[in-house]
Amino acid sequence: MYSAPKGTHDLLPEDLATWHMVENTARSVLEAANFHEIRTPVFESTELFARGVGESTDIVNKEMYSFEKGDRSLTLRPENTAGVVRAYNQHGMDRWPKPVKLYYLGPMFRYERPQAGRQRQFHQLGAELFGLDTPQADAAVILIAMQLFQKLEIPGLALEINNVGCFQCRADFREQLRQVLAPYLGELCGDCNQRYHTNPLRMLDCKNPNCKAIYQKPEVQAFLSQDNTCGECKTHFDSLLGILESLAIPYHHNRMLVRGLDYYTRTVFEITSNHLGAQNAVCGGGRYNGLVKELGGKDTPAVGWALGMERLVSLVKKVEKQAPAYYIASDDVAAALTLAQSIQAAGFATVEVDLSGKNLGKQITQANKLNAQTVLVLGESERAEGSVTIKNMQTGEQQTLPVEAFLKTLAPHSNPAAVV
RNA sequence: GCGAUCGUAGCCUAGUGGUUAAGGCCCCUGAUUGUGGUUCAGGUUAUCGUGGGUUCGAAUCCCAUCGGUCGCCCCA
Repeated sequence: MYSAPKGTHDLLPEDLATWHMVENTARSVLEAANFHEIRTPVFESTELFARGVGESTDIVNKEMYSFEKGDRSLTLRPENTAGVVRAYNQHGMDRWPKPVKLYYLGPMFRYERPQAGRQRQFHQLGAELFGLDTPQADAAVILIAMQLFQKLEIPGLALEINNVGCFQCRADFREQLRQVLAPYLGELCGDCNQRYHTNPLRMLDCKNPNCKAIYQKPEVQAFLSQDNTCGECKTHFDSLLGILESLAIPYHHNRMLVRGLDYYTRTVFEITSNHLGAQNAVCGGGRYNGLVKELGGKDTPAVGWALGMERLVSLVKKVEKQAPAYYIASDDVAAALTLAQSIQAAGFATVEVDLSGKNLGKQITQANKLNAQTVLVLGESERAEGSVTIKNMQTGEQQTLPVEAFLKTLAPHSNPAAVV
């Protein structure tokens, strides 16, 4: 007997009822804002992620599922922004009317130790907006995520937001930060000493209590609180905060927030839930003005987010699997199948045909197990007179009507094109 | 990669060194060949995660390993 690989899960019909509701809600919210879906391959060249996500990131360093085929190295996508940017460049989307607004939904793969809210195969829904460098664009993108969460009635959410600056001022800031933290290197943990050289911004996010205490020291905090980004970045961020306020979106400016992907510039944000486990971010994103160019395209600003479907679905009220509207019980399976076709042509309804040929009592028992709302009895006498007996399973009441009359009671097809 | 914790049928649980591993749910059959839910009778499903060790004897004790869950790291 086999079981699904570590860190992967089967999604069963009872799970997918909720997933479908979440997916449909997400599509409607995104498409209402004129975002359009894009589907990119599940694997891309390894180099795309190395360059796109960043050589110094954990994702690239230890979490990628990579494999060799022929003389090329391929990788199962650990995230989808790099793939979408690759497609943006490949298909000349810089010539599309701006902004270009895309969303995606699909499985991602990261080789990590599974825990609550973390799997090796998981699903992300993401939205990306290309071609605008304005704080309004940042706000619009954040607003959409908020609207989605609101529609899904997700409780206990908080928006954490920060400004990590542009490539120019971030380099300056890094240097200054190194100077501020240099005296404490001896007391800081090994990871932080490592990060001091590779990516000092990430030090601030360290969970080690010792390190945390050091970063809370007045000298360090004083440096951090003065907003060390350049004038343009600062203006951009202040303006964004103002827009969020006017949109009545509550936020927490968390100066320690740094994202683990290298491509972010200026705005980064995370939406967390207090109903999740240790992995409490439902949604993360930010601005990535350098990525399109980095991956070989025209210099194009962009902003976006990705949310974890498993985490999101776990926060949503469960949706029950749909029960059939009609259950056809008959000793003549061919006649039952014909009636089912007539029902589906006349109106949209789920129909289950009993294929067993067992006696009527067994067939109704089966209908009851499946929670069918209505049983249609098509027995010898009904067939003889071209009628059907309609039994309401809730009340037990039943009546016999001519088949034609019964079909007229059905709601007409909402989509006539779907009628075969 | 590190740490904690748990593995008995599809699911839940009993059994804590001594026959053939017990019960509930689910599923199947019958009571019941034109009317369900209740009830009753019966049935299928477990090399007790796997491998090794201790013992006259192991689901039970020990070691290893695999898997689940949770946490660290990091992220959605």
